[in-house]
Amino acid sequence: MAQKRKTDPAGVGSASAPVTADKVLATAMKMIEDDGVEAFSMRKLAAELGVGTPTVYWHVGNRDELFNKLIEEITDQFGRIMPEGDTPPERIASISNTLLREVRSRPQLVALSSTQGRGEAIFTKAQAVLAHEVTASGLHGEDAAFAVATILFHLGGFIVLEDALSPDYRVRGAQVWAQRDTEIDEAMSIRLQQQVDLDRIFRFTLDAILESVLGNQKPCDVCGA
Amino acid sequence: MAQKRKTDPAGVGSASAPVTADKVLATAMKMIEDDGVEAFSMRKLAAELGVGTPTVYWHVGNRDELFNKLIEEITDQFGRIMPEGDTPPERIASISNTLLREVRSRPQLVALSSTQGRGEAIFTKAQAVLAHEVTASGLHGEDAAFAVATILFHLGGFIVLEDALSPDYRVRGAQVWAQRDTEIDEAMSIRLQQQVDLDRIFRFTLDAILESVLGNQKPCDVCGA
DNA sequence: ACCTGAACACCGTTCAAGT
DNA sequence: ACCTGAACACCGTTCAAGT
Repeated sequence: MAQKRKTDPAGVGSASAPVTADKVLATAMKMIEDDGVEAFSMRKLAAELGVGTPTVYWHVGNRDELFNKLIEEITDQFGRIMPEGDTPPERIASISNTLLREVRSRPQLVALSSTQGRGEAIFTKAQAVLAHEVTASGLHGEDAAFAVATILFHLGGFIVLEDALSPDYRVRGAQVWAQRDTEIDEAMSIRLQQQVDLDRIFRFTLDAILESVLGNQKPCDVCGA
Repeated sequence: MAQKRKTDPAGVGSASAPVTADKVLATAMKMIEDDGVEAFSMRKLAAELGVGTPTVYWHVGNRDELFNKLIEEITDQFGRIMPEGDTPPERIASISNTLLREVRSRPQLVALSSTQGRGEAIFTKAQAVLAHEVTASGLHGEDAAFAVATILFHLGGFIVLEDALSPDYRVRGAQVWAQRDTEIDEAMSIRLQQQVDLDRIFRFTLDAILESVLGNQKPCDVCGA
């Protein structure tokens, strides 16, 4: 964004910069991190690199290919997830929370994979670790696979929706509150129109899934069994 | 798409078509239904209507305003949801399933509200009905509001993620299956690489939420309480 | 009040041509 | 192998001008 000079865009003092595919990807990534996906264009990228537009195409292909490469790069950069906790539910929750944190620290990934129709890119990295942990909890075969898929979908759905929410909704809560006729108490109505505690919803749903999917690993509340 | 003639684009036999705001919205909606949001452009819309591009702007404002109007129009068209079933969980599940079906029958809405950053538009129509039903189940105040938000987020997250998934993932399942070292049984691995049963995941998670949120309305499995 | 031609400032992508 | 100028076929948006 800042520099427009044609020569030496990297700040390297040497001769005319040798543009590589990696350089192109890195620059594109930085531009998207700074100004978002919508502001990005192939022409701006070329300008930032100090080369003609066709050069970009020569190195990384077209827009779609470039974006897909970026998605892979980001998911690869995700750390090896180390589950913490003693019980399987704790360890699985730990995986989910870690990935949620990592994805949130790279908001571009969500926007990127949404525009590319590759929403599953968000949770691919958690799959293997999760599968391992689910197996350790005593599930096998189809049951285990279903448990993994359910947890991943909760994670992915939450992330994508959170990204898609309007800023208005995030700070103001549910605005459209039709049908005054139905008997809803005041406290509830007020709460609904306030800011939503996204993290609490995430953890609560995850707990509900885990309790349901891992069977009765927890004692029954009523009978104390 | 088909007709390109400048006069009488509506097929009405009378004089030069009187373009109204409603007419513009309807035509835009049809174009998006037929060819998707990505293929849509203000210029194509004008051409389809048989008018100059500025005319479209005069009637419905710019692209963003047009899209937001379309989102509101679609959500308004959602039928009044009539919950079915005898118990609160059944009735709440009925609401969720109905809305999921209605949203799926209008895939443009999801794409539209995603591009506009208005993801909550997907579930706004279900809010009131859901709040009523949750209240009927015995929850009040903050608890009830939290339950509503949790159910809505599950619904919205699922829909947005489903829309964002790559066709590849939908038919082939989890491709990237790293870390062969971890002990995962064969049956599980095979299952994970097959097509995911989205609807089953949706229902299962919803049930888990309901069970957790509505308290012990169901007998305990172990002790039979 | 409603509509137009023409322009401005952008896009993604390709192609022949250069070194 | 790497890079360019120039073009093609698009965009969204606006503005002065018409009726």
